[in-house]
Amino acid sequence: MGGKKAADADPARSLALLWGSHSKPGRSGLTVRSIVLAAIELADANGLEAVSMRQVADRLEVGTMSLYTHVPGKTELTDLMIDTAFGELYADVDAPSGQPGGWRGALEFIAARNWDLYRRHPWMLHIVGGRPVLGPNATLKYEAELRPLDGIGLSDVEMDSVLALILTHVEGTARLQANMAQTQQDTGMTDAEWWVSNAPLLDKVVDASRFPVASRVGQSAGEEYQAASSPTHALTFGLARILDGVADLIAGRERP
Amino acid sequence: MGGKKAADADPARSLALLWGSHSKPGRSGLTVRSIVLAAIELADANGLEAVSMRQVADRLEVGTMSLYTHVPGKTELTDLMIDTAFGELYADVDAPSGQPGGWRGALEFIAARNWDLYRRHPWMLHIVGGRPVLGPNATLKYEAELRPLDGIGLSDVEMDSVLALILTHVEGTARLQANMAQTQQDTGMTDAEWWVSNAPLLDKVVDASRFPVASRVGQSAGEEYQAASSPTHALTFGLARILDGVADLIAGRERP
DNA sequence: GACCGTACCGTACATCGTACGGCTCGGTTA
DNA sequence: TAACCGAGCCGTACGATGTACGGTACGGTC
Repeated sequence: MGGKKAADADPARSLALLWGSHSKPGRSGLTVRSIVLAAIELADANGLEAVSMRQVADRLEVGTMSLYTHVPGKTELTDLMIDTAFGELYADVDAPSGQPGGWRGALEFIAARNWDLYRRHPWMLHIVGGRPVLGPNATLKYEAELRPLDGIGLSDVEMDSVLALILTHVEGTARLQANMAQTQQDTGMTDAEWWVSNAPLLDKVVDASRFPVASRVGQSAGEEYQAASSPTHALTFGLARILDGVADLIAGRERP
Repeated sequence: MGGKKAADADPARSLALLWGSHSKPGRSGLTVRSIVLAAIELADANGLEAVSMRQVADRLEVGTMSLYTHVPGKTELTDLMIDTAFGELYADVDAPSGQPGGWRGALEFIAARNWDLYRRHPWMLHIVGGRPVLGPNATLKYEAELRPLDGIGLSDVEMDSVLALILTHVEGTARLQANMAQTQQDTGMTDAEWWVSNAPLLDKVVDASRFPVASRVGQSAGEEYQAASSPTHALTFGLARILDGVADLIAGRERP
């Protein structure tokens, strides 16, 4: 980097870019949209760190600096990538509300959709987003995910809190999943392989007398998952607990 | 980077480094420990991206490449940073179990301790850790945090799952907190300032007819937090729901 | 046919992790 | 004492990165 991490000093510029109408391509066919799509393809295929201005430009067969005509900088590009990816989620705004099982079914659907999104685009988890993106698709997502929580006895702030809780949980377990997959690919070693190769080493170094519970539970979990942890199990187990807790909250609101 | 992100092809090397006894300093006083401490100081003060081999070496008044005599590479260094930071948590292994309020009080204590840790060392949230660190302090932490869950009717795997759920939640909300603080510092703009400067822009672009619930709830939450979200509120609200859900699980185990 | 704004892009700079090869010591042996 | 050797230390170099800056070349309007 040249200097600081300036972030965008001008939020209006970002907003205009996010909500702005599609501009006409210039003489080399370059568009904001084409740049964003190329960046997403790169990130999907090779991970976020493969998305450099040079790589994106190469893919578009264009000079590196030409990108800066359409996009102020890389942070704005990643913002655009995120909002564009969110666009895949809800073609029908009322899809979550239409799920069977009331609010609980809807939240399970929302969790699953977000989980799938992170599976398709793991790079979304590695972007350090200062503030929320506030693009059109992010707003649509917010609307779609709030609707099934409307009118079931929660206050506005509680609706937002419940949704945030679910999304934080999904994001956390998805991050675990993505990191494990990434590492598996980098090292060329399966988690199971890693586990069996590290278990004896660990046993030698962790004595069961000093760490009785940890060694017992770690052993059980390790055998259960054939790894240090299981993201999918963490997702469903955690979601079940959270939804039970939310049910308690709603029941409390119903009978005050 | 020169080539790939090789990660550590040899896990045994990392383990030896983590559990290895302290080595004697050479003729310039350089030690694994001194390197790790310098790196942590840098990260605490200036963020994770300020931790470069050159910066660490400069702080120790030593040539850059001298670090590689003691530490195989940067990934191993960050592993060591993490395990060292974990060492701050539980001087007394039985501290969590000693909390009032049974398992629930203990879990609240654990959540708070981890939250504080991330406040002190926000860089821990930005390290992309492929696999868990498995150092001595990480193991101690695992033991200390599992003990209050032992013997209350949960299976081994359930104990691990409950703990992971709590920790994922804390990490998620702490990441939110850290990102917001970071951005606030980078842009020199308070979240409140950002909110009041973006609210009118957003109103102009998000029409309440297309996004009725989102605009209403977003407005309420924004006014409540004077920001897009409130990490501390998310922490306590989410923790309460989760603990309620865990209570349900335990109750179900008690009366089958 | 002249002009001009905009799209495009080549070069340069500071920064990164680390491979490689050389230097300089402290301690052991002949 | 002299020779030697391994380990600690480090200077240089390479290929990356984001982007500031200044230049080129083109499409559309008079």
